[in-house]
Amino acid sequence: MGKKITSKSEDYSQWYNDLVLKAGLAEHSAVRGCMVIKPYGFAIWENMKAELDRMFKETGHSNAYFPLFIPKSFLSKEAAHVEGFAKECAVITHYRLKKDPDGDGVIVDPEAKLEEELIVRPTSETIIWNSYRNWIQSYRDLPLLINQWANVVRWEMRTRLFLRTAEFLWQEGHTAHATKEEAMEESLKMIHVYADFAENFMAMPVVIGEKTESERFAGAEITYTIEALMQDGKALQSGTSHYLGHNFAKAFDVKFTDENGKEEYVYSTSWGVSTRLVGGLIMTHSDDNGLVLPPRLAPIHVVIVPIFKNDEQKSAIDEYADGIVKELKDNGIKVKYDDDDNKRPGFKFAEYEMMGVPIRLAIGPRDLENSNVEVARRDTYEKKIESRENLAQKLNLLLEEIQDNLFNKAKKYREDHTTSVSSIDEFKEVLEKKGGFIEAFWDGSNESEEAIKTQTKADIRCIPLKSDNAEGKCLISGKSTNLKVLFAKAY
RNA sequence: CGGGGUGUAGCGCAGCCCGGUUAGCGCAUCUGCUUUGGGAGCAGAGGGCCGCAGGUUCGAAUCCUGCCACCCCGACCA
Repeated sequence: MGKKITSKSEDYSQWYNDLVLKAGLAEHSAVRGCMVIKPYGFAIWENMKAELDRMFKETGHSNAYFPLFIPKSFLSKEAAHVEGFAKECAVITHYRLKKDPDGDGVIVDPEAKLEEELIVRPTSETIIWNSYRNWIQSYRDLPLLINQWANVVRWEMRTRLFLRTAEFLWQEGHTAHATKEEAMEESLKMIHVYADFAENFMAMPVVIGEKTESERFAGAEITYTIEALMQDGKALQSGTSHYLGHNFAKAFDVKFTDENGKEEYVYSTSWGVSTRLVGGLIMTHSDDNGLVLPPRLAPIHVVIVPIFKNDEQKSAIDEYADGIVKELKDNGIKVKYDDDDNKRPGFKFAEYEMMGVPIRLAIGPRDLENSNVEVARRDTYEKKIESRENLAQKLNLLLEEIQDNLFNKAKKYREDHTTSVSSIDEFKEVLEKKGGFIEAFWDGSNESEEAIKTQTKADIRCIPLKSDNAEGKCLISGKSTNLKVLFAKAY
């Protein structure tokens, strides 16, 4: 592991890249736009996944798996949907290679052309709804609440590790309901599940809101979003949930017979979060010394570093540490004892700071003598000597405190970087000097939205669900409106 | 996909402009000894298709052409 990463203040993008690489989260692969998620980064994703999966099941959903490939014709069944994804689809045209007759390599066998091309899924609505047609006949089959964990491909022009890669991992929920009310409730419920996860596990405060028409998912009637503010003042769309109305039911002819024997189209929703969340996690808490992880998602909660001068001391510390490791494990703390003699303590301190381990214990001869340990927090760098008594209990409390502190710090940052403005000049000034979220009134028109976007490069992140319904004047048109929306530059 | 930059040992770089012995340096690695409370010291050793493919030349890391990848800035997106 290298020594230093670029400082945030010097170059935020570079800081982010350095951090992802140096902390061993991910690296670039041989394939353009695709990343290799390394074990430490994947462990964080697995922790996210485990918790989200639990939350989905608690809200009545089951997992299933649908194919990676989608017949081209499926994608074109829903007009808005095709248009939205057409520009970034990978297409399979052939199914066989053969030896290059003119060389050593292989070439695509021109004889093995597919009759109908297959699309690598950018999202799975179409292939799933094609199955749902057969699954749903009666109101007794509803609601149908399915989630899938999968990879998807969106051929992006410009990629960034975790934040935007050509292939990414995500979950996509796809539900079918008998009534509009129920489907709308489901889409709202799931955006709240995401918000709950973001705030309570990632310690990343989010604003729940609705997307404007122009920012809506291709094929949705309503798109809800959770928006988080990163440390550089830019917003990150971190999860979305869509009310799809009848759009996919009609496109795939999915009808059910209701209690009265009448045939009706079903109402649907879809919702997803991706490995982008890992990027959000990094950019919410980390600093110039590396990653800072909230305990609830950290692969390692506590690392123990022994400090010794000779074998005799080492074995005494080993014994002392073994007792601590056992006690912590028994109390649900994920602990690592790093007794690697090739690295000196200072090196390890820096290394685990880079990796964002929330708590570090150092144990040396002095601690042994007094039955103490040195406890260092990653989030505040605070160090203190604690007695060995009830250590697991103390550390569990400390982990909770760190979790809370990270959330509160991030929330304060967001509050400090959310500014209300009443004129376009003020808007531009705030955006340039301070960044962050900007609250302002909007008349609801496409033109005004566009105008602000072209003038400022910031766009409407969402119309927050929590609103005071106050009246004000649109920044652009000056018309009276009660739409107070959140603007920001976005990732 | 447009503009700019980069690619030489696992990592970070020098060398390239002005072609010419055996391609260097720092970190990391290996061996040994000494060390260990914030990124250790000394001694020795190993490690290179100079991004890939063509071309020019007696001779290419160096010059020319094409390609690939990555980074930054734009347009598009979760």
